[in-house]
Amino acid sequence: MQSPTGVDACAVKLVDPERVSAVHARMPSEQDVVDTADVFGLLGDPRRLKLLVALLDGELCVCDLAAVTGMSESATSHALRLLRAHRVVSVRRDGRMAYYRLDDAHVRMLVDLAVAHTEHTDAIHPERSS
Amino acid sequence: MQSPTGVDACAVKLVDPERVSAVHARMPSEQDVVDTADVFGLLGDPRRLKLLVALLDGELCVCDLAAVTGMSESATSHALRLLRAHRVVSVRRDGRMAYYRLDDAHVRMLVDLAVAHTEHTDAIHPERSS
DNA sequence: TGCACATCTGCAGAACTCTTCATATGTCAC
DNA sequence: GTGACATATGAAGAGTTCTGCAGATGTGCA
Repeated sequence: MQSPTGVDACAVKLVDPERVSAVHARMPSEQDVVDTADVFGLLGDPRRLKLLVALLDGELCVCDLAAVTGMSESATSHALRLLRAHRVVSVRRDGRMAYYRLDDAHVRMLVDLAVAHTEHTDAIHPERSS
Repeated sequence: MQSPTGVDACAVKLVDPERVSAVHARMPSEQDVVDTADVFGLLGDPRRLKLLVALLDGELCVCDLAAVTGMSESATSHALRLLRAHRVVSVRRDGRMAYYRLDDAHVRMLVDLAVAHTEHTDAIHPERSS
């Protein structure tokens, strides 16, 4: 037997306990982490991301969004519903048309940054991105 | 029969054809969208996000990362493997220890922004974020 | 050499997400 | 009112992802 407390070794003998508690203190609450991951998760689907990129310039109707992104109208509507549920986009109805707009400043910034980064990366590695 | 081309009506009669083609022209390539969504997808899991937040300040070993995030060491290792495969983190080995660091400037920026936004949101709505 | 340890990997069940089809709702034109 | 249309919704199947367990790898120490 080496150390009496050796059972849960790694939980007790941390390599750098000070850093661990400092980092732990800086860590956002569980709820905040989950909410943030949620937002990133919404951007983590190519089709939703395309929709959001399309909406960067202003509002578009479902029909046009489907055309721009190459998605079926049903798939477009489903995706928009999810985005709407998370308050990322908002709708304006005019007769039987529904015009969607990007309505979350933080998400807009993230999408903008991502597009800019893509273009920048392409400029450096034209044959391959990321 | 109404219109001879009425079959794929919505693909033909767009509401705002000019905007549609302008937005379509601005849209990044399919590959770029998929790559970008991939990165967001990595950030879309609370556990991976926690790991990345923990790594903002500098390198940590698997053991300490597990302690900070409250994950099992196995789960930590699995998550780090994914992040490693996408070049988001890199490893430095020292004997039997493995020290991970956040090695992607773009991801670092995204995580930084997200944490800052979380804190900002908390300041406005202390009882509820997002 | 042999044991302890930190980390890594393969696997399998559970859980979740996406996509499509079929149908529903509400609006407009006649 | 009727029919065409834009959008929304429900449900099911396919596919993917997550999680924990069990065992593998490689290092250090006696």
